[in-house]
Amino acid sequence: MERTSRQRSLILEIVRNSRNHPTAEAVYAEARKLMPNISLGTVYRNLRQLTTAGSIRAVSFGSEPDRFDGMLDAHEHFVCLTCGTVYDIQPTLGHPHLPGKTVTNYRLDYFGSCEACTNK
Amino acid sequence: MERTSRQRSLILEIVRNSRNHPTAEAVYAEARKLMPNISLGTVYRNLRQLTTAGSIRAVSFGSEPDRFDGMLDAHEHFVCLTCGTVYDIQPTLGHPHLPGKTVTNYRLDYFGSCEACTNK
DNA sequence: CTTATTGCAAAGGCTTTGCAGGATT
DNA sequence: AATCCTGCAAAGCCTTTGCAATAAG
Repeated sequence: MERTSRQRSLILEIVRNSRNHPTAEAVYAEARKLMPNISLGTVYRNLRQLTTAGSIRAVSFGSEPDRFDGMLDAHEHFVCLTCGTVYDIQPTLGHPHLPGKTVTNYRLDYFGSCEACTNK
Repeated sequence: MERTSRQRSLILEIVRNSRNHPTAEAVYAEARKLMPNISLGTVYRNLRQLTTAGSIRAVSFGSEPDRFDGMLDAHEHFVCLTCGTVYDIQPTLGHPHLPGKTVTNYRLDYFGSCEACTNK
């Protein structure tokens, strides 16, 4: 089964404490500050493993590199098209129903301009 | 400026007539039936060009290869997690408002099981 | 004629993987 | 002791790009 490792714990902590929805590369950069020998492959392996295990979530917007999210409660995203920040949003949609289909979950992303960028 | 070419018109037609939200590879396979010498690079170039021009749209689910969509009216998607089919859905969400943010558009994907797959 | 577009192949970005050594239970 | 995990480097997948030749306006 699964074993814990210093690397895996560190990666999990980084994703959890991050509000940036970081990419693998960003997690790697952060991890190297505390563990300079950690390899990029290990970061990818663990992000994948943690995602499969359900400890974090993978989100991707358009065709940019995958981002990771330590926030597990149901939530939506708002992407500012000016500064690129991804904000977590409280669920605005109830439990969805579609005729003839069984909906188990959904994903809702809003796009636009955030407060800071609008006031410029 | 832009010039039309037999390749570009064919690619546009394929995406428009397709209900599968095809990948570049799928468009390429289809295009080769009518134009056996067309190259994959040309398919990618034109899909990108048509997307930028607003003639088609790029959609991507998770980290699979990009898919393309010739349906330009506002709509949402339902992805069947069993058979992988992507269905177009009439908009269920009105014009969204979020406090402090300017929302210009949104993307809503439902996930679950389609009618055919549920009845198995 | 001018220059956007093509086919081809090579290169690029992001991610996964094989391996031998090291770490965890 | 058994085996999961790591670092490293090579490979993989999807996509883009440089080039000389071709085709569109």
